[in-house]
Amino acid sequence: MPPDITAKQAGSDKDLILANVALLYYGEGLNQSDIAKRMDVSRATIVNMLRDCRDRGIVEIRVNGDMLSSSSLSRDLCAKFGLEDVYIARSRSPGKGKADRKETLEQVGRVAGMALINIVSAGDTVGVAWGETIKAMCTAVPRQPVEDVTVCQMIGSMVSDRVPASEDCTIRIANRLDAQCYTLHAPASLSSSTLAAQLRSEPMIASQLGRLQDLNLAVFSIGNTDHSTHIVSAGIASSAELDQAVCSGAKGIVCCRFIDAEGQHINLPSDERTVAITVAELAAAKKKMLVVAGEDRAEAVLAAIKGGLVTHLCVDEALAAAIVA
Amino acid sequence: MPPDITAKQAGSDKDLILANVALLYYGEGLNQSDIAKRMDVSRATIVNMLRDCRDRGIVEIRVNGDMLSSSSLSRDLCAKFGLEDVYIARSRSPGKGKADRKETLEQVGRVAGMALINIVSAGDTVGVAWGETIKAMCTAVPRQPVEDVTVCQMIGSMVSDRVPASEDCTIRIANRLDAQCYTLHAPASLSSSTLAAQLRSEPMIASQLGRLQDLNLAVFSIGNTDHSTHIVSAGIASSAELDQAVCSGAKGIVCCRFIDAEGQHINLPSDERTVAITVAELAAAKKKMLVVAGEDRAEAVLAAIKGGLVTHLCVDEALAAAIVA
DNA sequence: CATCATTATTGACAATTGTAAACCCAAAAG
DNA sequence: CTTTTGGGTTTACAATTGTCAATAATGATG
Repeated sequence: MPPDITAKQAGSDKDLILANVALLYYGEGLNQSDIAKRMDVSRATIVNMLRDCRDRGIVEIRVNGDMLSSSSLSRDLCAKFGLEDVYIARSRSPGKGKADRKETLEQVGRVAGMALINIVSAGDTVGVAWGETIKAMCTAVPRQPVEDVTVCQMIGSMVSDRVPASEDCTIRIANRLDAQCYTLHAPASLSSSTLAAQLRSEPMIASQLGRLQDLNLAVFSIGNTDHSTHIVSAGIASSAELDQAVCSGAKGIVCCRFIDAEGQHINLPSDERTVAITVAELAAAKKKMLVVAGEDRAEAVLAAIKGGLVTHLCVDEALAAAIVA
Repeated sequence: MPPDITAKQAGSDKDLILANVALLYYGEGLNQSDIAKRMDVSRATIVNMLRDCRDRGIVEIRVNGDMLSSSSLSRDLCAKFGLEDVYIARSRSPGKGKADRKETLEQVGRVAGMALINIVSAGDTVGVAWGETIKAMCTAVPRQPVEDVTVCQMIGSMVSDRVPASEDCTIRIANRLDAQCYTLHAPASLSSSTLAAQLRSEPMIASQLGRLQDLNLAVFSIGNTDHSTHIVSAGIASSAELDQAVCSGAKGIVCCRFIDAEGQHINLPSDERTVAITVAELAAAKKKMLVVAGEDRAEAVLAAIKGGLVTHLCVDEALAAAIVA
């Protein structure tokens, strides 16, 4: 046979076999041995084919996200705070075992990943924050193209040992949705407010920031003011500023900005040195998806809700319970 | 706790757990034992939960139908006959083993089921024939709602030992697509042409037949004139009429009507006694999906293609090979 | 409050599936 | 012509998953 003619299509001919095997296995429910007998190969080959099918997207396994927001607990939260949807992660039988933070975080991330594709719709401009929670989420967003979506980074970049490259979250999410991607080519926090102001008015940065004024969906997390190490070490605020913020009633940190118990922005010197979406802009987004893990953030989440910064919520079960109480 | 409040939502609370388990298993790739440990239940319970997830549609496993129409063989067929897409079923290593007809039929059915949801688009009016091939297909159509679809039965009903209730195919397909469903409340074949004519002009039947004049998609199979038993026993044509048709050059039977080698309708007395879409109406449909299994139908399929009755084709590999040759 | 019916859970076992090292074979390189 | 390399396949074994009958929990009913 002439290899030049079939060469280009050789991969596709294999795909035909793969897809047919997938249909027999997943569609018909035959077992691998029977398929192997039919196809006259060893069962191991079928195993390999099926793995290929999954790897190459010929079969796709997806979880229906709706079920994550239809429990009575989530409805209680919706009703109590006027939220549109509350997605709840439950990775461990409550009470049993130590609720490992990493474990909880990952499960909230997975739930948020599912939730995201439920919430985003065609034509949306989506703002994405970063942080360990958002990071956990973005690895779990299923690959599902959505028409005409734009994804923007809401907070400037930053190197941190706890969180990998900040743009990474934005890029990953954009990839999964087949969306246009705009990263923010600036540090989140600068050493001088003058420099930050100059940077913000640089055409390139300015246009990126401009997009954040009209978001259809903002995806972000919230930190509380207790575990100060992260905030200070990341250079978002100095230790003194943090103290000052707490004295002024700061209950949470959203996109590098402090908010009080009512969810109102607390203006601090550090705001001037920051390149990120403002609280007002965040509040202006049509849909606001807050993703948080850990009971200890209940106060911060409540503050954000009161301030009208949340329409959709993704939390673990313990945090959800803490918020209703 | 008050059971009346939570009663309505009890099912949903279980769903939350199911979805979270599904996420851990299918999303994260944890094994059942680890999940069982986390949730503090036995592994068997996790097995049951995962089965529930699949049964209740919380997880969905789908095969990408595109791969079934991207082989070199299918492209050859497209190019040679100007078809839009050719989906190929390959259930058995070619040459090896007896190509069990039942097996082939089922695989073609599965492939056609996948193909259908690829081909149907929002707003379509879909005509569905019936027969053993279409029957095999309709059980394999994945559940996937499509906006604003109407499904119509193209051939009147009939009792047959080989094929279950004729409406069944139409109804099933409509269900899987969440579509409006119109069955044809008349026998496919009547004893007198007068009665058939009267029936066709009954308002209720007439409106059903009217819908068949403007189909966006027709899904049907084709029989050859060899295996006469089926045609005669089903009362579509008498033995004498069949002989007459074959003498006139009939090469295939489509929706109870005979066509010649060029795909042209052969008018016979039996046509007058039939309640079904006409060949002309079939030809007028925008998309025409022919589903056939078995090498021996190559001639019939070729006839249908020549007559412009086919835009999309679903066949087994052996038949595909026979057609190109 | 006991009883029956129904449903969910479990442990023990059987079946299926995944893995890894060995093997084959063809094409590219020495 | 031999060696090497890389893909794909296989065999034998290990791990995971599915099943089923027994048991517990639930909850409706007399």
